[in-house]
Amino acid sequence: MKKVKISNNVIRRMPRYLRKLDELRAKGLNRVSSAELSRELGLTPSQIRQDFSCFGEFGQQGYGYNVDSLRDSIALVLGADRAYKAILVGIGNIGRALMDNFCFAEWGIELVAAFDVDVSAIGTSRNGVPVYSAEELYDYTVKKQVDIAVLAVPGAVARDVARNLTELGIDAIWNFTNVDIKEPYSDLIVENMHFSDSLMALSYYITERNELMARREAVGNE
Amino acid sequence: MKKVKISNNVIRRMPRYLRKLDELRAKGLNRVSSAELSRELGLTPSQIRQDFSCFGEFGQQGYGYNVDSLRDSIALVLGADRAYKAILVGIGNIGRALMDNFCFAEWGIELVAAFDVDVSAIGTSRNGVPVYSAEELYDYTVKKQVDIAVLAVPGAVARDVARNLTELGIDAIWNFTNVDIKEPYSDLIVENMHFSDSLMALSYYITERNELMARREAVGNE
DNA sequence: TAGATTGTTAATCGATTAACAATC
DNA sequence: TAGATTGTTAATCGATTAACAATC
Repeated sequence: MKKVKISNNVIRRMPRYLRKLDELRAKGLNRVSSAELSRELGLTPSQIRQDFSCFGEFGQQGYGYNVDSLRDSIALVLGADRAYKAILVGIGNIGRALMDNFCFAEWGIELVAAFDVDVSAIGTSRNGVPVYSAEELYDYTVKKQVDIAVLAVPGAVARDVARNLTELGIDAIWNFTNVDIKEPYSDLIVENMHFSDSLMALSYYITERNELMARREAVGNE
Repeated sequence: MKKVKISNNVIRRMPRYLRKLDELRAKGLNRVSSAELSRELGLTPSQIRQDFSCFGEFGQQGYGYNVDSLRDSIALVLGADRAYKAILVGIGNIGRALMDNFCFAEWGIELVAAFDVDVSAIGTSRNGVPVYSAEELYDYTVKKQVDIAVLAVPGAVARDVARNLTELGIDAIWNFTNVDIKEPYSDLIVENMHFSDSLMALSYYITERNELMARREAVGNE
């Protein structure tokens, strides 16, 4: 049964399912049960079945799921067939890393152009993607009906660029800057790749673990 | 009152508070209330006060929070004073982007070395960080008591490297590969930077929004 | 003092887990 | 058919929000 509003948590698990199914497929498996998936992913079988059931009935009682067709169903749920158009704004180190190594097409996204202020890069192309002047950014966005802006500019200008793109009607921003840009654009879709946030969480968990171990030791020596 | 076990959601919001407070501090503000923060961050004042109260009493009734001291308290919670030692494994495009542009020190982490199989890079140094041969990786990890491995190797070898590092007693992995490495090491701390997962979520939200708008239009034309 | 805002307790809301009938 | 496993409903658990006494 299709749910009306699907929770964030569910959405964030879907790409993990997709990757795991790709892996199982590559191994030549063609059948998998929620119990097997649960072991691989560290989730409960219940949760996995609940998650899938948000989008349809992909399995078969007594059998489980067909790896191939479940994989394709999830890919469709995630919009892999939509061919959303993306542009890259800023080709510093992280922008170039994305252009050179990240396969947008594999995930159904079309990276159509990149923009930068660096005159030496303008007019060139990288991995088949042309690099244009930042001055052309807004014209291009409107004319080509860009869906997604991959934001990889310096933090200092991130909000300005984001505001302009939003006012031009862009749907979503994949945000690689260190700055939160969601507020106050409640309609804009923002996905953050906040490196430092992730590292800070990591740091917290190490500290928590160390303190837990220290406390255990203290109790042991009582 | 210090809680025993702090939920994941709370931890993930702490770095956002930290960044916002840095921003407010840079603007010269020295006082902020939970209501003001809630407007800036798109959260409820209740939630913000609840989050802070997991770690202590940082505010003052009738006044709010001192920006500086709240910022520092949160930095401590996140372990910014611990100087955890990190190594970078793999200096491909993403690895180099991290070495050149990501300021580990700003977040209290010490990047002490990088490792790669590329002979032309071995022996050089980048941004003050020496690059060693992959053959020295495991010896170094043990000898220097490395806390964190930043994993930026090809997906194909990710699990092997992660397993070896884990068995050598590393605490945490900051995972930039496309592969899940948490299972079956239940003790290992893993923070994932799964680019494709984030992009897939983005793609889903665009599709959801488009479908919602299409449905609205259909109703409007009934 | 009066106004403001915290920290915390209680109420609500939502997500996860357990259980089981349906059925392949 | 018997065994296995789904999809879904109900029960539990946890997180968010609301409310308010404490107090600066």
